[in-house]
Amino acid sequence: MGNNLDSVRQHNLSTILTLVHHAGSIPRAQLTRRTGLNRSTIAALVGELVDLRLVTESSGETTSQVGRPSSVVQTNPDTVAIAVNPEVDAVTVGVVGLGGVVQNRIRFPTEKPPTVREAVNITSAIIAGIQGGLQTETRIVGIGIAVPGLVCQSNGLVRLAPHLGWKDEPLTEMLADATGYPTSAGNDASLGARAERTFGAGRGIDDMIYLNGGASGVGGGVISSGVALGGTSGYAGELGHTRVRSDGRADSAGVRGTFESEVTRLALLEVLGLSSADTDELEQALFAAKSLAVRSEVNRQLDFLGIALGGAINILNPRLIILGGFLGSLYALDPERLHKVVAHEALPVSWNDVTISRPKLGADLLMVGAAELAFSPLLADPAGLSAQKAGRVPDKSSQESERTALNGSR
Amino acid sequence: MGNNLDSVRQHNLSTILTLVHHAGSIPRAQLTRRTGLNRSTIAALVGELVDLRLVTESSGETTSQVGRPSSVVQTNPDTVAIAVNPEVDAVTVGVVGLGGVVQNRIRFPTEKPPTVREAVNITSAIIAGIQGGLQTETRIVGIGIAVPGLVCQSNGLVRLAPHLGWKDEPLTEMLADATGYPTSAGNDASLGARAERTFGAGRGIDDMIYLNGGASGVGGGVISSGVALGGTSGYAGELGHTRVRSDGRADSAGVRGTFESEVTRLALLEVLGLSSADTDELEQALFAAKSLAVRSEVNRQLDFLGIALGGAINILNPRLIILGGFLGSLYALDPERLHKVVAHEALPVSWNDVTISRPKLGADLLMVGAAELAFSPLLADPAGLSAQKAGRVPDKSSQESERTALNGSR
DNA sequence: TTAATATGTAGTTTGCTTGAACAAATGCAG
DNA sequence: CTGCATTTGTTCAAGCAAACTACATATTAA
Repeated sequence: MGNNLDSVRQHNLSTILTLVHHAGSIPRAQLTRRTGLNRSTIAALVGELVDLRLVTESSGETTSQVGRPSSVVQTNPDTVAIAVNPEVDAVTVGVVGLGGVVQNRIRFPTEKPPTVREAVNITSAIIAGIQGGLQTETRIVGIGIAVPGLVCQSNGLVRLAPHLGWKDEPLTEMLADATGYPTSAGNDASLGARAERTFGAGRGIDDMIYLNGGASGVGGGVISSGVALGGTSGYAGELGHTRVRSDGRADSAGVRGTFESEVTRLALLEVLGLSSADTDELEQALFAAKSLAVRSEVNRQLDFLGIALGGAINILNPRLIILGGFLGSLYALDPERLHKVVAHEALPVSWNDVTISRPKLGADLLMVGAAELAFSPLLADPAGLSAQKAGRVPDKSSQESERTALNGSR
Repeated sequence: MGNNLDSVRQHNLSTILTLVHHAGSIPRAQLTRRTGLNRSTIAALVGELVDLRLVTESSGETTSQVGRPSSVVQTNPDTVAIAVNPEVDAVTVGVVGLGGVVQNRIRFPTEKPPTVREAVNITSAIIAGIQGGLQTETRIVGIGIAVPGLVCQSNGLVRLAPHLGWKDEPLTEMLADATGYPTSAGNDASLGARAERTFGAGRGIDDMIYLNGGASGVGGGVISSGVALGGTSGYAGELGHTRVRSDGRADSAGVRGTFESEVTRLALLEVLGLSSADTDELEQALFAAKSLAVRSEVNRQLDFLGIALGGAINILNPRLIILGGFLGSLYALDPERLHKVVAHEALPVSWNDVTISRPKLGADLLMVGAAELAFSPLLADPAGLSAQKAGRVPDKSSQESERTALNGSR
C-alpha cells in the first residue's frame, strides 16, 4: 500500500506539470492558487521543471490586472511523445508535444489490414524518419498506441482486435524492442475519452462517457471520478456489446441484439445508397436525405442508441455523454428523439444530471489520447523519468544512488 | 487541486489507521512492510493513534518466528459508529466499532413503512437508549444510514426510495439535527458492496460488483479500482434497471423488460405456492422443489440474470461478482446454467477474469456498510477529526488556528 | 549458553515546505 | 508625471516529518 516519504516533491512536481500540461500555458500565480502551495515553493518547483527541460518560463503576456504581472509557465515543445494508431486501412503516427499539441501527423495507408509485424515495421520506419527531421534538442519520452481492440493493462498484450484480425499479439513489446522507447497501448475509445476529458468537450468533467461510432463498430470509454475506468484488465467501457433487444442481427462477436449489431454505419450507408463515405460525407448525406426509409432507419438506430445510453446512465451516473463518429451525426439529426428514449429508459434522477454533446477534438483525437498514455509516467514522476533517457519506471536502486550522490556533494 | 505539505502526516496516519481498521489487528512489523515506511516512523505514527485513542497496542500474541516478536496494533473498541437501516417493515440501528465489529444491533419493527419523520424519531430514541448503556469512554464518531433508494452525494437528500414512499427527503439533515452527530447516507447496495469488499468475500479485490436480490427489487453496488463507483451524484450502480428483453413485465419504475421486472422474488414465491418466506426459507424451498414449473421459472430468471451480468461485465470488467439475497439462491441452484448464459453474453476476455460468488457477511452486512460511511472521514484524517467532538470535516480555519497555536507554544 | 534474527527505541540528519522581509512591476488617482 | 496600493518574484532562516544509525531487547535455533 502506498504512502508518502520524500515523495512529496514528486507529487508536487507531478501536480504542477499536470496543470501546465492541461492548460498549455498558465501564470505562476495561478499555480500558487490552484495548488495552495507557497509562492516560494512554486518558484522552486517550476525552477526544477525548467531545469528538467519540461517547461519554459516567459515574463510576457499576462492578463492586465493590478500588481506585478506573473510570469507564465508553458510546456516545453521539445518534450514530445509518439502517438500511434493502427487501423484497418492505415497506420497513423504523430508527434505530440506536452500540452497536447499535435506537431506532426503522418498517415500511412495500407491495402489490407496490417499484421502486427507490418504495423510495427511501418511505425518504426516513420519514427526513424521523424527522428531525422527533429531538432537535436527534442526528447521523445515514449510511445502510446491507440488500438481498435482490447488491450490487457497488465502485460500490454492486444487480446483481441477483430477488425485488424489480431489476437493475443505482443504489439507493445515488439514496438518497444524495435524502437527502444518505452511503449504502452490502450483501447482507442478509452484513449479518446481521455483526450476529450483533458482537452476537449469534457474539460473539468469528472464523470463522463465517450462513445464513438466508426466503420468497425461502436467503441466506448468511461471516465469516473476523473479517472479512466479500467476494470481488472483494462477492458472496461465496452458498451458496444450491450444488449438492446431480445433478438435481431448478429454483431462482430456473433451475439444477436447488441447495440453494435443494431446501430451501424453500414446500415446507414445502405439505406442512403452509398458505397463509402467518411463521417462528414455521411452526415451531410443524412441531413440532405428526405426519403422515408432513411428517416425510419435513423429513428430505429436512435431508439437503440437511447436504450444503450439509458442502461449506461443507470449504471454509471455520468454528467456528460459525448457521441463521436456517426453516433454524433445520428444525435444531431434528432436530439429530441434521443432525449425522449433515454428519458424513458434511464432513472429520472440520473438522467437529470446528463448532458449529451459531440466531441470537440477532430482528427487529432486519437493522437492526443495515445500521447496521454505515453506522457502519463512522466506526468506522474517528472524528476524520476527525465533523469534517464529511456524513461522507464525508475527502479529504486537508481533513485537511491542518485540521491546519495546529491547528498554527498553537499 | 490537492497536493502535499504537512499533510504527509495526515496521509500516513490515514493509511495506518485504515490498515488496522481493515485487519482488525495487525503486528507493527506488518505495518512497516505494508507501508514501506521506516520502523521509527511507524512507531511515531502508531504512538499518535494510541494518543488519539483510536488504536491500542499489546505486546502479546504474534506468530512465532525468529527474532523479537512484534507488538500488535488493534482497533480501539471505544471508537464506534452508529449504523442505521430503514426498511419497509422495520428500522434497524446498530453500534459498530472500528474494525467492523458489530457490537449491538436493534431491530425496531414498524406496521407500515416508516415516514422519514418516524424513521428519524425511532432512530433518535434508539440512539438515546444506546448512549445510556455505553461506557463513558466510548466515543461515537458519527452516523451512517443505508437507504433502500437513491441518495444524492452532494446534499444528502434521499431523492427516491420507492418502497418506503420517500421522495426528496432531507433524512440526513434531520437525523443530524436530531442527534447532533455528523450524519451521512448512501444507497444500501452500494454500502453492501463496500462492506463485502472490506470485510467479506471481496477482500483485496479492486474491481467487483455486488448485486442483491431483495423483496423490493434488485440493488447493485460497484467497486472499481478499489473505490466505490459513485458517478456525478452517487446514483451509480443501479443495475436493476438494465434492459434484458425488448418487452415484458413492468418494473417498479414502470419500464418493461428490465432485469428487476423479470427477476423477482415474488415470482419465485408464487411458483412455489408460498405467501411469504425469508431468504433462507426461500432457498430451502427452491432446493426442495421438484416441480417442473419451479425449475422452469428458476431457469428463466437465471437466463435474465445472465444477460444483465453479461452487460455489466462488458462495461465494468470486474474480477468478482457477488450475488446476495435470492440472486445467490438462484445461482446456487444451477451455477453452470448461469455461467453458460454469461459466457454467451459477455466478451470472452472479460468473462475470463470473472469469479462469481455469494456474500460472506450475513445480517451484519448493512450495519458494517453504513458504519464504513460514518468512519470514512475519520479514516481519511484521524488527527483532524479526533480533535473536535463533532467530527465534521474540519474547515480550513480551524485547522489553521490549531496549527498556529501549536507553533506558538513551541 | 550462544549465535542469529528481527523488532523497538533514541538521537541525529536530511530534505521540503513555509513564512517574513524585501525588491520589482503594474494600475490608478491626483 | 508622481506617489500609492497591489500583486508577484526572490532570498534566507526556520520548522517539521521521515530516514538513518546505533543500540537495546526478545525470541528461535544450535
